[in-house]
Amino acid sequence: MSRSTITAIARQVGVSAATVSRALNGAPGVSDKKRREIQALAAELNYHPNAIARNLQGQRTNTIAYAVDVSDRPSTDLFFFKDFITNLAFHCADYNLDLLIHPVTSGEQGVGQIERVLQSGRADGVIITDIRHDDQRIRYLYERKLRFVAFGHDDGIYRYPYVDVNGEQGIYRVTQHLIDRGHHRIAFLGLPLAYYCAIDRRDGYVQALRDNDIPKIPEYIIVGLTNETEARIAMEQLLTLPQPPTAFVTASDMLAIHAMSVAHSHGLRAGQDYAITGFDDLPMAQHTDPPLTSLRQPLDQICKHLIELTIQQDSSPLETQQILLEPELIIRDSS
Amino acid sequence: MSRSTITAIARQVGVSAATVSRALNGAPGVSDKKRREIQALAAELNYHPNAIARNLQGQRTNTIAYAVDVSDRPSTDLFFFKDFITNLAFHCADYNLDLLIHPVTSGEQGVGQIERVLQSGRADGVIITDIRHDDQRIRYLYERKLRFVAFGHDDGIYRYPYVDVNGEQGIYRVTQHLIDRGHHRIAFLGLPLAYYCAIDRRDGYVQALRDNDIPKIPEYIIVGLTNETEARIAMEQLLTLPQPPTAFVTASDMLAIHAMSVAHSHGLRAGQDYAITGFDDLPMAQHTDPPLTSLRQPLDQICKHLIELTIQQDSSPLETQQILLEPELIIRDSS
DNA sequence: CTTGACAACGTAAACGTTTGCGTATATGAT
DNA sequence: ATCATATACGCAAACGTTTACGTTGTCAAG
Repeated sequence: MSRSTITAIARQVGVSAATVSRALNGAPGVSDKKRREIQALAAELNYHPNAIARNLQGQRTNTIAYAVDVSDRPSTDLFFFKDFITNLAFHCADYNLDLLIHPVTSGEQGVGQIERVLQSGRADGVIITDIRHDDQRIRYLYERKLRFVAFGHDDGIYRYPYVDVNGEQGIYRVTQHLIDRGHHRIAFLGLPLAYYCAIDRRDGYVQALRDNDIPKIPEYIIVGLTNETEARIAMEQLLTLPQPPTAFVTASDMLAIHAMSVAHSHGLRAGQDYAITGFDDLPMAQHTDPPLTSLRQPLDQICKHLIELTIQQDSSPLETQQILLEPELIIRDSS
Repeated sequence: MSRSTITAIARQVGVSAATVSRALNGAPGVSDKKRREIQALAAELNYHPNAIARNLQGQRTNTIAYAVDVSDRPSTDLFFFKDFITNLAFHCADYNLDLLIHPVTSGEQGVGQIERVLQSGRADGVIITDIRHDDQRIRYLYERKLRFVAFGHDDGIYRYPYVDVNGEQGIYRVTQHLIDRGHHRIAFLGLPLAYYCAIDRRDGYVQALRDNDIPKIPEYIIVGLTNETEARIAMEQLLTLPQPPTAFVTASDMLAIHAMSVAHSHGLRAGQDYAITGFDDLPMAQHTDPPLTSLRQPLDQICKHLIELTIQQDSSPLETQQILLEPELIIRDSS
């Protein structure tokens, strides 16, 4: 029951622990005969190297942490999360890394929690998401020179490694798509502007209107939507306008789904009576009625780059550590 | 930049490392004066105890692993997952534990991966879900006497600690509910019977029919549904039967949602033309059209118990380590 | 003045690895 | 036979803690 150690093997074979270590790690300096003997015994004893001892000696943990914000439990991108974590874990496996889910509460308190996981040497680096304006976490991690990678671009003040999806370009393209379909009266349903991605996406919408000489109507732009209730209220507002929009660009599939639900209760059918688009291309986007036009996040690429950047030495130039991916426009019947 | 250690503090204060350790951990045997002095310096140097060294010495890691099956990526309970992990992480925080997401592939290979995370001493115990019939993981963990807790009951052969939700009772109640509403022709859409929970849920359905003297019609029972396509085909089959069912009990909200989609394309409306129920009570169950009757998994309780059992000494009697929770029947407009 | 108890420390071992360095033996060239 | 070289190992330190045990000093009771 007691786990077999390298010293136990050494004693049985009649060599030193150092030799066993070398034999098992394929290091030179041990004869083939002894090496085979040691390997055989290790297999027989079901030996597994103690990762903790290894980490302590090697000064690295082969573990990366993902700081999950657990303060606002039902977050907007709730549905994006599972695929994200699974995918992250998947790519970790490729690099023989462990993924540590580190729950943090937002605010000053959460900063301390992120600090702890890194300073305590439990993880080599941390991934953070949902980057906010004037993000305390960024400031802290940056100043302490701790290794972190963000999912979401930097703020221009602090420069740091990140992976991001070009939400501005994406929303621009989908807005253009609606304009090409003949829509002029296009509304925008967005996330709280405290998040950078929310600003980007709104900007993409605004820019597309401008490039097509379509006047921007303030009533058509509603941002700051965090949950279902707010989304429904916003959609209700838009539909009861004297001149309601004929198309709706939303910043997430969830917003779109709630909006469609409200429209449905007004007797309106997407794809016929109005057009609507989402963002993320969640699996469920194919199952809405009608299927939802959306922008697909290249999740596999995102996670792969996040992991790679986290374990990478930060000696390489910063530009190569800032990765911007393009979302893919998936056109379905809702538009 | 280099992390401050306990010995560095000791040197500066002019005491031994042992005293610093005692002072910082609130252990007796150090004067108040020195204790304060040490604490002050520790704060100034931004000292954080090295978790790895602590683990090595203490022979425990304060980490529990969750073995995530990454082989069948788009699994059926995909949507249940995010809430599960977040909740797990949340309760880990309460106990000052870390959560290690350990990706494993299914089959013989995955068993080895679970073995590694435990034998390497990275985690004190492991949580496994999606228990299958004749599950290799169970057999392995059981025989090696490794600490694990399952989400899903045992098989009667091996006995082990678990947390489960009474799917049989739940489905029984929801089936009874449909019968009370006047339905006789009730179909069942189920998961692959390789999973225990799938068998339980089907049995609940069968038992409810039997107790109400409603004949069991083989064509009305379709199980083994893993993805959208299969769910849609199954529903299509049921609807084109000479005597189609008037009510549908499904083993998951996702199955119900796909089924509703198919019914909709047949011009049928849930709650009016037919009744349907789900399982899990996903957040999206409220947003379907009409809102879906479902059985709520007591997620908070589930995760809390899973964590507690995992860190608990296995000296306590097994009966207290086998926890069965009741799902809550949430009746909405779909039935 | 001795003895005992107790508080306040230091010493050292232990947790399981890895690795630089030293040493003995074997191998080859001269 | 001699010397250089390579090979195969052992020794010991190091990673940063915790903790059993030993040592010193203080103080009060005898």
